[in-house]
Order: sequence, then C-alpha cells, then structure tokens
Amino acid sequence: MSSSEPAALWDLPEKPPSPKAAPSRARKPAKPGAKAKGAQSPAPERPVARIVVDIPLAHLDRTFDYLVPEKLHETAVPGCRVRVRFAGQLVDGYLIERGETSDYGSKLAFLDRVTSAEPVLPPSLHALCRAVADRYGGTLSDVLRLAIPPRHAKVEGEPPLPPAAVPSPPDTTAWARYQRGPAFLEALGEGKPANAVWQALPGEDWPRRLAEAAGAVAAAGRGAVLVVPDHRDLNRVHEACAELVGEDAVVALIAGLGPAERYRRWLAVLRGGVRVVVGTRAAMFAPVHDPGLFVVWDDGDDLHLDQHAPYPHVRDVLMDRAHAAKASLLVGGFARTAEAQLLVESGWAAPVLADRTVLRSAAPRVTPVGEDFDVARDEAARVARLPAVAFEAARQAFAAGHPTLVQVPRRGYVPGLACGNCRTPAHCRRCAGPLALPGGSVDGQPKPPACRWCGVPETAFRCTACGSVRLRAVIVGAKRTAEELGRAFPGIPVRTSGAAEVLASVPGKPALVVCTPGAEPVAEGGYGAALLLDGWALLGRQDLRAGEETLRRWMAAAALVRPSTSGGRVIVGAEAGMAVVQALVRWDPAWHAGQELAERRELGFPPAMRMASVEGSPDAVAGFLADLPLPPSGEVLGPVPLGEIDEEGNAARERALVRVSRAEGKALSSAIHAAAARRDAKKATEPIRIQLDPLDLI
DNA sequence: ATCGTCATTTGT
DNA sequence: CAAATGACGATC
Repeated sequence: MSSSEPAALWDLPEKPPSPKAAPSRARKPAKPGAKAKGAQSPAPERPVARIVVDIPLAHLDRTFDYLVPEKLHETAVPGCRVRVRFAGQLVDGYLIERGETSDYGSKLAFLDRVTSAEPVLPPSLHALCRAVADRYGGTLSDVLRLAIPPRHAKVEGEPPLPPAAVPSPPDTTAWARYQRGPAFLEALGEGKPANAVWQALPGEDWPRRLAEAAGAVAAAGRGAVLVVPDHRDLNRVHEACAELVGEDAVVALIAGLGPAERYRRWLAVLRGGVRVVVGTRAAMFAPVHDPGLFVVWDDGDDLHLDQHAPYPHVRDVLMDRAHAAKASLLVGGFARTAEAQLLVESGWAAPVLADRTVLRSAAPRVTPVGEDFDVARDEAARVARLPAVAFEAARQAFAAGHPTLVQVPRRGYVPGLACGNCRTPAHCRRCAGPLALPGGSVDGQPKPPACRWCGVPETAFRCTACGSVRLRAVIVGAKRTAEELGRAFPGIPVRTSGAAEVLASVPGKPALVVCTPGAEPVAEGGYGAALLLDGWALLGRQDLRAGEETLRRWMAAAALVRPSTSGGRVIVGAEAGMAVVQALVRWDPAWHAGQELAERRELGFPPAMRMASVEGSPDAVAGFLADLPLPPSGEVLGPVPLGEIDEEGNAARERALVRVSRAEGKALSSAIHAAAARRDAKKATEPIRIQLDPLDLI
C-alpha cells in the first residue's frame, strides 16, 4: 500500500498561522484594586482567549483576543462555545486556545459568557475545518457550521455513554477475491496507514465488506468513519457494522434526525463512546477518536458534494483527514471516478481490483443494442419499441423465477449538441466547453451555437472525431412508461421505484421493476436481467461527467444482476462502439477512468486542472474577477449568462470559470479568499457564489 | 451595530 | 488656527 504524500492531489495547507505563539508587547491586564464597581478581573492564569467569531465574513476569518474573567476561568476551555461582544453586538464564537499574552495593541474586552464548557471544537477538528476552509477559499465559520451541529442543552446534560468494548477481529477472507485486498485489510488491522481505491465486483455484498474494513480497524482499537450517498445505503452499512462491531459501538449520523437526537449522537462520537460512524455527507466531519480509517462509497455520486458554502466534497475532506491522522482512506464503488483514477495514477492509493477470472464468474452478460435493433415481434413489445433481445432476456428471467430491472431516464436532463454523424458531443474549439443553442435570434436568423463556458459562438462546426460539419440536438427518447412495458409481459407484476417512492428491496420472484437511476432496489437472489434503456438521456447530457456518470449508473444497476453463469443478462440501449458501452461489456471501470482522466488532461478539465466558478449578477462577477489576481497558469472562461435572458440579451445572473494548473490550486484558493475578504470589507451586498472544482461545468 | 480615526468643514 | 462634523473602516 502506498502512503506517500498526497501533494499532487490535495495541496495540503500549511499549518494555520499558529495564533501568536510569540509573546510580545502584551498588555498585562488590570491591576488589582483599580477596579470600579461591576468591573471584572482577569483569570489568574492564561487570561487571554483566542476566539473565532461565528460571522461568515472573509475579512473576519481569524481569531480575536479576549480576556477571560476570573469567574469563567474553569469553564473557558479550548474548544468551548462562547459569547462575546464583537463590534457592539453579542455574537457566538469558539474558544480556540488560552494564552498568557496578546499582541493586540490595545485594550482587550472580556468574554461575555461561556455558552457551554463542552469542548466541541477540539484542536484536531479545528485544524481540519481550517484546512477545508483554506482548500475551498472559504471561511472557517462556514465550515464550522457544517462540522458542528447546533447545541441542545438538555442533551448535553445527559450522562455520557461508556466507551464500547473493543470488538474481536472480523473474518475478512471475502477480500481475498481482490488483488491487494488481503494486504489492505491486514494493514488496517495492524494500524498502518494504507490508501485504496476499490472497485467492487458485481453482486458484491459491499456493505458487509465495508463493515469488515471498519471492524478490522475497530479491533485494533481505532475508530472509523464511513460516508455513503444516501439513507438507503446507510441502512445497509449500519446494519452490517452493528453485526460485526456491536450495536453500541456504531452510530448513524444522518440529516433529518431532529436537533436533539442529532446532537446526542454527535456528542457520543465526540466523547469517545463510539468506534464506528456511518453517515451521509455531514458525517465526513464526525470527530471520532483516534481514527484509523475513512471510507467514501460511490464517490461519483453528486450527493457527496455538500450544498452549503464552501461546498466541500466528501472525498477531499476524508483525504485530508486520513493524511492528518495517519489513517487509511478507502474510496470504493462499482465504478471509478477520474478523481479516484488520479489517486491511483499518482501512487497515492493502491488499486484493489479482482482479476479477470474472478470477474468473469461474477459479472452478468452484457449485450449492447444500438439504434437499429430488431423490435420484438410480440405486439405489445412492439408498441413499447422494446428490442427483441431485451424482450427475450426479461422473458427468460421470469421463466427462471427472477425479477427484471428496467432503468428508465429521469425527467429533466438538459440536452446538448452532438455531431450529426457520429454523435460525439460537440465541444468549443477555444476552451473545449460544451456547445449549446443559446436561443433567440439576430436579424431574423437564429443565433449560432455557442460555448456554455466561455460564450464564444461556433459558426463553422467540424466534428473532432469524424470531421462531419453536421450538428444535431441530442433527443431524449420518449419515456417508456411502466404501463407500456407491463403490457408486454401480461401477468407479471410491475413495481416502480423513483423520486416519489424509493424501494429498498424486492423479493426474488418474477416482477418488472421499473426505476430511475439511483433508485434501484436490491433483489433477493439478484435480478435475472436488467434493461438499461436510458442510454441516450444519460449520454446526451451536456456535462463533463456524462460518460463517467453513465457508466456509474449502469454499473450500479448491472451489479444487482445474477452472474452470467447463472443466466444473468444486461441489455444496454447504446451503440457497442462507444467507450462507455465497452467498459460496461468488459466490466472494466478502471480502464474507463484511465481514458476519462487522459481526456481531461488533454482538454484541461478537472481533476487534471483546478477550477473555480464565480456566479452572481454581471456587475458582481465582473467586479470580483477584476480584483482577483490570477496565478501564472490562470485563465478566465466567460462569463456566460445563466438562466433567462431578457430582450437586450442580458442575463440576471452570469457565471465565469477560472482555471489554473493543479500546482497552483493553492494559490487560487488563497487568492479567492483574499479577494472575498476585500469584497466583504467593502460591505458588498450583492450575493456571489464561489465554488471550487464544481461538479457541473455546463 | 458601534466606536475610533482621520480628513474636511466651519467658526473664530 | 482650533473646534465641530462627517466618512470610513475595523471590529480584540
């Protein structure tokens, strides 16, 4: 296992400027006897408290020194919540540390009160939040809001739980199906840091495998944090962990618990009563004691990107935590992202994969069906435009007593432009952004296609793949409804799983299970077949990640199908020649991720480059960019209009992208923070949204 | 929000 | 030339 520095991927911030270690012209507070009525005297020892105030302004993103009054000497501990008078108002804050002296040149104010002596911001959590704020060009207070749940006084008064017992080491022999799997688990058991990118085999009981990894770490006396995309995944992983490490050693942290229960569980983690934390993205900050392992499952799921400023990503945060704590990182999934590929290629993480023979015995047989398929002869199937081979696969699954999964497109995909001949998505010649029809007209002529990143119009398109000059809009095929498909299989029950209601599992009996991507129920004993009918909708999205995302969703569905050796079949509605389809047929996510990363390097996309998006009114965006010094590799794309455009061709909101080399990512983050500080200091009121490495680069 | 600083205006 | 006023910026 490699454990070299992750410098290439996450440019670890230097230690935050240690809040004034050097003693100086400190004003030694108040002489005794000189105090007026009601005046306070400072604590006898370490009377200076460094406070971060809970105000999300970039120019206030540092500590401020206050005096600890004598009566708060005992409770004003590092990490506790306080209230202080700041610029005339009482504001909340956190006490970072106590010291003897201050180098603030004038008179210090006293702490107003200690809200609670519970040290909710211990040094390790402070360091993490500071690093995350720096990485994203955001403020510490924004990150603290994500990392520390609101206080619930009653819960704080409850007696702490005793620490859970150290479990015995779990059976990890199932990892022997993967190359470097046993070595990784062994490293976890021995407390040696090891980073791995794991592609689970189709049909894998991955919640169990993750629980085994957590169990190995827990048996060594260390903690683990496992982050999954959604509630359904969480339930499966939580159940597996409870079984392996004990009910009282594992806690689930999830949004929507209610303030009391949320704080109760979080406090149990903070106080060291919990060894394993399983949660959705907010759990990435869980302050588990002596962490030995951090896990992110299915890191390509966009639920792993926090929707609150500064928009941190679970994978990035866990990478930093693993490195800081000398712990291990496991990035797992059926598919592999370009970001995970970079971890592997840079040598930061070891690939944990099954070899081809093991794979062949686990994977279903995948058959692509392009545009010119033979429609099933069956009358009802013909109405549904169901390919003969798909009809046959489903029929056989039902005959063998298994359900069939049907993946249909979700509503609301944004179609873009593609080559009219070979369907390669059309890209801008200048910045390689996606081309789209802007709408509207000039002098009665429709506007030519234009880049959605930099806005440059394309008047003479020529396909980079085949040279064709024809462009076509990507048409999302008519949605095949559950009823339509159901008519093709009389007597077979139809179940749906989607936005309205997501099923966790279905029984191992003949049934047509129609679902949108991401909502696939697990089938008892596996599906006999899966029909992936959403190919054009997924692939036609004008999105940098369309290919990767398509493979991720296909694999998530196909992994639920029985192996080909037991008759399992997957029919995918897309041309066999496409790389994504090839990757599915050969079940080779690592190969596809390698292709994807190579392409992003060539075109200058993340994760090969680092990007920031700046979004707001045209004036606000222009003003911010004008005051943003760019590093040498820096380049601004756009701004381009977002959303509705008025009669004069102006949009209410615009977006610009700033692109720099990875090596200068840190310079970009700090330049953004500095520019935001200057802007906030000027009391700019217009909202502006700044996001580093955004997922949607449309 | 409030306070201090510093430049500018106003009053002698 | 000194006192009054106000704009601005930091906020301990």
